[in-house]
Amino acid sequence: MAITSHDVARLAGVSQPTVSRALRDQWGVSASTRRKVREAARTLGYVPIQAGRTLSTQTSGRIGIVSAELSNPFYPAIIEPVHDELARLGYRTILVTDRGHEPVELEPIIDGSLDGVILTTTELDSQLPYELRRRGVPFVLLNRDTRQPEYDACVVNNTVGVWDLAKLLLGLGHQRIGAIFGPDTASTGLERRTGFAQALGRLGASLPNSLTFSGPFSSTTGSQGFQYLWNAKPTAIFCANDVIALGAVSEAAALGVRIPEDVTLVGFDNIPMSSWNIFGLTTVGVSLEEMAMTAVGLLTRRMDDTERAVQRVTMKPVLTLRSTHGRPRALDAETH
Amino acid sequence: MAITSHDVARLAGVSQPTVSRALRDQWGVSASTRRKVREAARTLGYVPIQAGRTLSTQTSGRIGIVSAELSNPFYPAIIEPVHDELARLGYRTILVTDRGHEPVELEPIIDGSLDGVILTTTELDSQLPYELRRRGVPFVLLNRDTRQPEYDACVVNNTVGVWDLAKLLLGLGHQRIGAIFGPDTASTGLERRTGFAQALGRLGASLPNSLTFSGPFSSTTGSQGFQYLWNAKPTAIFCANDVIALGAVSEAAALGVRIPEDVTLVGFDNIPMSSWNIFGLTTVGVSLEEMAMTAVGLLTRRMDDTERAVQRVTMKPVLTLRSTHGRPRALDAETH
DNA sequence: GCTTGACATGCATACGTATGCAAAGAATAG
DNA sequence: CTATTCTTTGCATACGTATGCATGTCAAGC
Repeated sequence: MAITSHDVARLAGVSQPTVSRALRDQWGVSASTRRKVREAARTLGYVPIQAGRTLSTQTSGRIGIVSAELSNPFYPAIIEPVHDELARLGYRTILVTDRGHEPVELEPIIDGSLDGVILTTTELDSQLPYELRRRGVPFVLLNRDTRQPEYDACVVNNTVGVWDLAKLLLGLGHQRIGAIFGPDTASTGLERRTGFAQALGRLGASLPNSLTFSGPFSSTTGSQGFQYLWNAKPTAIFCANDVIALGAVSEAAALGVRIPEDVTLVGFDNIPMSSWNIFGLTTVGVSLEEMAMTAVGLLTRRMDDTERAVQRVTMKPVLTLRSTHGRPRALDAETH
Repeated sequence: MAITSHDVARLAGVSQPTVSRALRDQWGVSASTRRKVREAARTLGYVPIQAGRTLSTQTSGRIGIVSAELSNPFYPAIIEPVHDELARLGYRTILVTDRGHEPVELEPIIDGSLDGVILTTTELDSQLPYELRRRGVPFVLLNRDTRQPEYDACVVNNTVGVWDLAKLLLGLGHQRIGAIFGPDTASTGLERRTGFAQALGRLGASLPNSLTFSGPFSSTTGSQGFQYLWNAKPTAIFCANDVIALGAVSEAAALGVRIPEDVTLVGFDNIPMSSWNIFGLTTVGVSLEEMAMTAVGLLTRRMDDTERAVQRVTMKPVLTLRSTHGRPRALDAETH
């Protein structure tokens, strides 16, 4: 059905291998032959069949990115720059969805149709990295880490990030601080929880259990968490990521709670949506573009040399002050 | 490097074809042989190389979905149910990005690596459908249509949708109605623009040019459009899709304009984010799940029979009343 | 016991591209 | 004019899986 290199060869009056060489710009083909082949290929609208290429070269030019559901805005936000950077390098991006409640389907990753994989949903104890290494599939961890630092990875320094936020909140005069945490099964969840609690402690404050709530990294968690915590009347709430924070902001709006007048809310990640002016979320994070580029760089280097030493990059997040933070109401009244 | 069916054959003491047949559950393989092969495959961790399969069967089990940037929330919203439905049928989804300002890259679509394609970004005069038909690649139009109804498609009845919205706005007593339209190069943009203007006309109202704004289907358009229109003080604004409407709501919040007290805003599509309670957007639309299932159904039928008659489905949108609509302020005051 | 048939398995090959190697042809040097 | 080198091209084959066809085996029927 489809046009093959044999068809082009016949039309150009050359052999099939010559077609392959001519179109792939290899030396060893005369200018006139190349012109003939080019012309024939153009006439027929020839496009090389990818499967043939993959089988022959053992390389597909496809990179997989394992992400969670797209309805979680964090994932589109990280997939997009990864996709762009891969495209710049001539790779195509294949989406592999991780539903969370069941392990990622392994087959489409290790069936030879991917040259490499970027993992963005890794849980601390996930077997996937181990499995991929065992099978010789190059991969890199993006944003989330495993328990042991034994794989290529590009992650955020969560400890520094939550420290900055803790300092910000305390500096504004907040005493009664609540927190909506993510799952302890992910490095981001665990590190941000323990890091934030420790930071408060070191800075002379505390985080009572009654002022914490936990759930998956979803806007629903933010919404439920805000409902739950609001009864305990904190003056500020730390959210373990922006998606949770956006859910909390949204719930606050529904309850008629004003931000930042009635409560301060901060997030983590600095996803693009947080800058929408209806949210204006004060948050901390790294450039997702830079993170994507770094991760892609690590991956391509791993693909070039599977034996090279593990390389890990930890990016330092920076604080972005927008409009969801303010002084606690009591203090505010004092100064007037 | 990777394990092949030959390795499995050697270990199981059978021939390679027998491995293929045994693992593919074909008749003509004895129970004992099948058991041996299964065992050997499990031991070696054998996964069939996709390229070999594709080359041999001329089918990849991959479906492409052409969408715009994921930063536009409409696309994650439609990709997700399409992906789920395809997964249910055993297909994997490949994302193909349409950047809008340049034509979609054709090669990865027609290089034999896709069994079919779902187009969600088709412009009225796009050459892509023509090209795909010419090359025999099965496809279906989703949401957006071409100028002539010559391809399989699942679209929304935009005329009915905007009529319902026009009726709603006029019913609430709005007289001074503005609109933020999408691009005329897309069926959704054109139909919603002309449809809305006509509906107002038939219902005895009008839409002055000074109260309209146009731009791409992005939240930025909503934001800019709201800024622009707000000077002319409309009491209600129709937005050509939800993404625009969310941008407008967001901008209104930034300007301190209250919704629906100061202005009514309505959208079109009913994407999941519109139901976030910070937005609570009143809008009209079809179930994206249903739309996705319908489109996938059309596509698979086309793949089964490339000769079958063109089939087109038009879905009737329904109104979802949330909290961004209300009576105009003047009237509201009267009744008090 | 021989024939017939059903079933299980292997052989050969196709799918389309890329590449090592050999052969043929052209160009250069002596 | 011949010998040598370099360039261009084709032949053969590999990549891994799936399947038509032929062969082999075994059991049942007469």
